[in-house]
Amino acid sequence: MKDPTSPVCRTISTLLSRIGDKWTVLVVSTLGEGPRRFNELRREIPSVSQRMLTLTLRNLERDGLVSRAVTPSIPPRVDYALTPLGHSLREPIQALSDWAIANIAAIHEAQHRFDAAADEAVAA
Amino acid sequence: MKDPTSPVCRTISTLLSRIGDKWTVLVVSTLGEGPRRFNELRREIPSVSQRMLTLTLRNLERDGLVSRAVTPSIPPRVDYALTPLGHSLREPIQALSDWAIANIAAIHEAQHRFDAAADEAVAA
DNA sequence: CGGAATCCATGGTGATACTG
DNA sequence: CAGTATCACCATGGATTCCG
Repeated sequence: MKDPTSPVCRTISTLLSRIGDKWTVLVVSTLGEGPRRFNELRREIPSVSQRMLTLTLRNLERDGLVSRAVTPSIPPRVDYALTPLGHSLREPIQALSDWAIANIAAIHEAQHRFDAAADEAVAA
Repeated sequence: MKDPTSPVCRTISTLLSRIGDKWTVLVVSTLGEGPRRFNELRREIPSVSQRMLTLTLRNLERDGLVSRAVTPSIPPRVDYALTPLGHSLREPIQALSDWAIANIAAIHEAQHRFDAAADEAVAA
């Protein structure tokens, strides 16, 4: 289980990388509220570039977490939504977010202590 | 809560980036079994470079998740261990790992479907 | 509207060599 | 043993432009 080359660990690692990237969680959490069109997502996540949103959605679609429905009208319309698999991911993500929120203060405090100690070391 | 510039979201995002990097989870999960010295960690995580292990441990220490105890003997000895905060992170991480393990098959299947569909599109 | 393609800057990462 | 320092590389991501 600790061998990083084992298939299980590689899969977990891949998943964590996907979770860890800047946009996946934002997209999943936004889509968690309901299906969205491409530019709706852009509006709700103003800091994401078009390129990164496209790539993020492609990856999520490839992993089977997000569905992509094209309506070939004019103008074209593309709806994204969470699949059941995507929805099921929201719980563990929520657990992680809850942990983060509960421990923001402790982490920031630790960081300040660490940085202060580092400065002190420089001064000495 | 969806504003990526809000302090809460930035903290979560930072945490997720830390979790998402290749080494943090491996280190935390290894240290979860008990304190380890620097080279013990290297041996248990063979794929990590010395540099990356150092950087990962520094970040974890700065965040207050890992403690670093130096024994200035000859040869020098440095012990790393999870702090209580670090231990508390193991639960949400475990939840995520459990999810990943439970859904490895579904994800791989989705990926193969996606790639097959992409190949088909190229062939057409 | 919903992309794809291209260019380019930045930084994360590894390999190597050196130090206390 | 436990690092630090330096370099070189390549993937990530932003900005811009073009297309169906």
